[in-house]
Amino acid sequence: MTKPQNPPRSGRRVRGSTTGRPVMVLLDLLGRRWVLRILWELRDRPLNFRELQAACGGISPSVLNSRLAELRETLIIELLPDEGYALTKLGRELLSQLTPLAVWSEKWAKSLK
Amino acid sequence: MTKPQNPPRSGRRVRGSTTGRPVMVLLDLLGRRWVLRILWELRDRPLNFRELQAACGGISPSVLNSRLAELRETLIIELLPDEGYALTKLGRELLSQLTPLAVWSEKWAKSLK
DNA sequence: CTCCTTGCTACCATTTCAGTAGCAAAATCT
DNA sequence: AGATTTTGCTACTGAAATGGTAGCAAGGAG
Repeated sequence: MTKPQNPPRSGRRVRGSTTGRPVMVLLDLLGRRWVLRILWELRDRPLNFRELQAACGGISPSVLNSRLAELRETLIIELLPDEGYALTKLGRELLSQLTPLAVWSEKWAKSLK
Repeated sequence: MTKPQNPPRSGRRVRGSTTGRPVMVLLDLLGRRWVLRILWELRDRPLNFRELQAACGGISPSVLNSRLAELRETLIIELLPDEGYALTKLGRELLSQLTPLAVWSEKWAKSLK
C-alpha cells in the first residue's frame, strides 16, 4: 500500500427514508451491500485494498472503493499509509457491538436446519 | 391483516461470497436493503403489511414482500393472522443485539458534526 | 530503465430497486 | 345480501446499484 492519496469525497447522499435520526442513518449505512462484511474482515488487522477485495470474495473494485469512501467519510475506517485500511476507534466500537452476532448466528443456523 | 396465506417460498439463494459460515450468511442477510430497517420497525409490536410499508417510508411493496419472504424463511419474522408481521423468538434475540447500536449511533453522530 | 505491485477508474452487462397501478380475498358497512 | 373499504400482494417500467473485466498512473525493487 502506497498512496494515502485522495481524501474521501464529501457529500454522501442519504438514501431512502432516513428521518435524520442517527440510528436510521446508521441502519441505512450498515444496510448497504458489503458494508457489514467489510467491517467484519477488518476485525483483526488492517488490510490493503486488494487484500480486502480478496477477503470479500472478489467484490468489484468500483463498489469496494465507494464503500470504503463512505466508511471513511463517516469516520469508521481510515486509510493508514503503509498499513492499509483500518478501523478507527469509532469503528472498533461499532464492530464490538457486532461481534455477538457471530455467536448468535451459530444458534440461528441450527434452527434453520 | 387477514390472510396467513401462502407459506414462504423455499430456496433462498445465497448471494455473493458467503463461505457458508453462519456469520457470513447472517451479515449477508442483514446487509440487504431494508432488512435492518424492517427489524427495527418491528421492535415494539407487530405491524401489518401496509403499516410496515409506511413505517419504512414508502418502500415499494414488491421489495417489501421479498424481504418479508426472506425473513420468514429464515425464521426471523412470522406472519400472525389478525396481528401482522412479528418478530419470532429468534428475531427478538437478534434485535436485542442490535439495539445497543441505537445508543452508539448518538455518540457517532456527534463525532460526525 | 524494466518489472512488479497497488490503489483506483472506466466501461458495460446484469441485477436490484423505486414508483405506480391495480387485483383478489377478506373484513366492514348499510 | 350487496356495496364499500381494507389488505396482502403482483405486474410493469424506468432508474439506480452492482458485477466483472480491463487497464491506467504512481511507487518500489532490481
